[in-house]
Amino acid sequence: MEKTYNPQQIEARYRSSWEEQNLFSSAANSTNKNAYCIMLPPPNVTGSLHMGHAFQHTIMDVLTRYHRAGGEQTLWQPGTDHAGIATQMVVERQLAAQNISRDEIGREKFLEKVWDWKAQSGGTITAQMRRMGASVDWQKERFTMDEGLSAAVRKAFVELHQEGLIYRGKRLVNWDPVLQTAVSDLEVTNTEENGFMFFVKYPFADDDGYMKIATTRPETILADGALAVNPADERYKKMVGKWVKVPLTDRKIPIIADEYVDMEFGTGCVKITPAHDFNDWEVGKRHEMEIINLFTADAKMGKNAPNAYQGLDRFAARKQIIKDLDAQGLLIETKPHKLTPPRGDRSGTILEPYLTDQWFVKVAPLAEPAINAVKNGDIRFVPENWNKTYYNWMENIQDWCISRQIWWGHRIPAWYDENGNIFVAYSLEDAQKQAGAGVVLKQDDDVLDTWFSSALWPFSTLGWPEKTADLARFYPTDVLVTGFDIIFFWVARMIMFGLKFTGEIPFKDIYITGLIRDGQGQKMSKSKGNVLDPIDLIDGISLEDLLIKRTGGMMQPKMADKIKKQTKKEFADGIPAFGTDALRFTFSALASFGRDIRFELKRIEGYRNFCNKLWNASRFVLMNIDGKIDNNAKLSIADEWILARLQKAKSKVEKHLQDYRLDLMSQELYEFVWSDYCGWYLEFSKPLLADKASKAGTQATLVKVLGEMIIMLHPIIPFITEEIFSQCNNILGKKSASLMNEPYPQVEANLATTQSLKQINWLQTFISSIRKIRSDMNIAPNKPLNCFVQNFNKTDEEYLDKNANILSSLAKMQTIEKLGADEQACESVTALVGKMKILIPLAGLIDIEEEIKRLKKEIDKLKKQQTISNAKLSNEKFVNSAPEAIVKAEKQRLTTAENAINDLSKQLKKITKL
RNA sequence: GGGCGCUUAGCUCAGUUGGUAGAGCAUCGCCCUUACAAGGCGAGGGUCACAAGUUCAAGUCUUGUAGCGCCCA
Repeated sequence: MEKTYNPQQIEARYRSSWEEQNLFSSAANSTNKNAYCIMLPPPNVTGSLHMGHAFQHTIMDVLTRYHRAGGEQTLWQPGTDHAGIATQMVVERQLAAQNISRDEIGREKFLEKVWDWKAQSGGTITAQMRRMGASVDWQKERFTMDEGLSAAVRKAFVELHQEGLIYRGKRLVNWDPVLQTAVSDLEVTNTEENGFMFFVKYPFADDDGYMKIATTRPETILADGALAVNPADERYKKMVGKWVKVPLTDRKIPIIADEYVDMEFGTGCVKITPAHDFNDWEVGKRHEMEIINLFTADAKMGKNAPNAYQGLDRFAARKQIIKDLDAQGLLIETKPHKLTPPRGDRSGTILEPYLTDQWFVKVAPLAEPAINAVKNGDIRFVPENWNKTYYNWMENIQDWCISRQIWWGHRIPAWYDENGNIFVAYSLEDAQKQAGAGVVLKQDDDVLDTWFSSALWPFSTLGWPEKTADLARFYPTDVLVTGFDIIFFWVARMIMFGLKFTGEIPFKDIYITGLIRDGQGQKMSKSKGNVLDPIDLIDGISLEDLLIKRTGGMMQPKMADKIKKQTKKEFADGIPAFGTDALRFTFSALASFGRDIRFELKRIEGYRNFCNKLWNASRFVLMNIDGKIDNNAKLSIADEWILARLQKAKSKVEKHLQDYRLDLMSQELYEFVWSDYCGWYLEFSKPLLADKASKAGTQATLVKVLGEMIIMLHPIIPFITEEIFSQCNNILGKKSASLMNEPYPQVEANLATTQSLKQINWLQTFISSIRKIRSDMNIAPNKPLNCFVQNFNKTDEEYLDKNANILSSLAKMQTIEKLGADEQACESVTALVGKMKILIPLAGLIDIEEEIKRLKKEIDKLKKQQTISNAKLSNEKFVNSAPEAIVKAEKQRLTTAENAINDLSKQLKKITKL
């Protein structure tokens, strides 16, 4: 083995070979009674893997590999979705660069272009997943627009329609004037922005005077249906029923009273514009107002606007209208005002409430069983609190607008005849049957929301609506691993559709992960220029390339400058290559239940070092095995101890995995490997290997523990463990082609003993106190020392005799001589192991002042402990009401402290006299 | 306005059913000791945001306050 761990070489070796050997196949372990299944949340087919994906994929892979190693038939189902709007936008932009619009080339040609784009860029995510070592069953890869999944979509649509759960209606929807499609409520973002509040006069129609209203959208004045005041508002009681002139038009509208109006807001009198505001729409319906739709689909003033404004963009129209109001003396004042305009999460433009024909899912009847599934515990959120968020949304759920006025997606399976009759069917043939022969049918132009097909993902990928073997075996799936940002978009809808169409829950657990942020706690985003590409952490990247990557295609050069500065500061030397395993270990170690997870380079560096540690430990083992391993060799106390410690590690890892606490799992393994195995056991093993009596047992133990360790680590760091396995194959006595075929180690109760613990503890205390003395006294760590022991009991004596070689090796003790209780020691430095005193003769090498200081400090510490314990034990209530074990432990602590104070004080007195 | 979180060492975070506050990184010493300097040994560092309550005992449970964040309307 090489001296330093080299991830590049190792990973290259297994990346393709695992897949070629079909090791990720879900066909394996088919006779096991358990099947385990995770559905990969399908990423955008033309997208690329970001840190959040890499994080969640790591978690899913750890779970998958663990269960596979446990012998279960395991399917991690991969695939991608077609991301309707996002993908269409990309292709449209490409065409726009050539001055072509999609309308020019037509639907069919355009879709060809999108498929081309998918073919061209669609492999990015899957290639990145392969680099991450994701052990998905690639043979089962699916795409939401595959024929099978499309059939599932049609089936779902038709069935819901037949039951009246899908309907078509003319309603106000969130309209994106840039993309020119409706979007669902969830695709709207609301953030506070600076704007203005305009105060406008509406003159009375047949009276002097006017009403003063406040509005943030003066351009919609032209479509006002009424002015409204609160019925309880004394100021306006007399005005209700009067009529006012709508500024800039010839129209007159009434003043009405409606509870909806907030007396405190603005002037307490608001304009009602039913076609352009969701609240006003409701008010308008209550009062049977005229509904005037001002805008065209791209939010320009349309034919219902006065001639002067027609054709103006909504923002230009606003400016003009303010100007005109002002000119007519109708604009009273303009005040700065904070408002939250609804923006489309894709286009970023301000959305318009817009009156159109759309398809909706009637959600309430589907939501009820979905709520119950969580309430009755069939489905469990992890961490649990997320169920509140889920209930909160589900209990106030609105109908879901599922039609999109775009071309890329599942076309709505509805046909219209010339009279506008609707025929919903699986195919044109079916529709024709319904309509009757000879009737000319035209299919709905719209496509479905991408989430509609994603909501079917857990079962459509397994073959639904066919009754397939996979569906029977793997559904319901075991756990869904995803972020909280798509609980509403996706998770809730999968539960609703799963229950509806399969009669079963789609998954038992929902593990909601935190969100990966940058080192400053900022959300990673392209526009902020703080994104990290997981692949760059694996392969490394120079500062120059990183700068190009982060600022490439930037619209605003100013932003680019800022990003460059920031990047140069944070990654002055670029990013070194850490390798996949280090990245995966980092993700796993970060997977606590917090909402936000900060990703720092220091962290991945630490885990890269961990890999190196593991690598070198294996090297050590390899170097110290010469012949055959004797599995029946006599074990030393150190062997027993590490084996016992291993059992504890195994059971902890198992528990943490069950709880989805990958952070604790990682920490346990990190500690076990670094501290217990490398820090202590390998050091113990050195003298033990040199001794014929203990050599064989030590070799067997070194190998056994290493072998189990790498299996346990394999789900997190598959590459390095596989490589160690292959290098150690001989000494491990294994014939398997891959570590993946090795059975996961079970806790061996007979090894989980505690007898060794006391002795090893004793040794560790001995060694640590000598090391501390060396450090405090400035004695070189490798300078051999002689010492005396005094006050020892039978056990101490036994331990001393048995472990002379270990003490010599780890504490560099040359001689240890026993001193009778009454014998006078020469001037020495003292340490205590229990009651036994270790004395290291000063013999000129030790500074007496230093030793006095050291003893005083030690005594001080103990005295503090003594005070605390005394206070507790003299409290009658404590002694009476605390559990016996606690009181006993406290007494023990006190005795130990008092003894030590006693001993050390004596020593201090003695030394001070010198 | 409603809901959900967060506040623990310089930084990033763990902290089980209440029982002496932990880790990594950073810092400071000393060591290139034959697995590993991507390392070893040792050390320092905390009024657990604040206040009150329950309890023999509170980082942990209850209530309130402050600051920060997210989601929904």
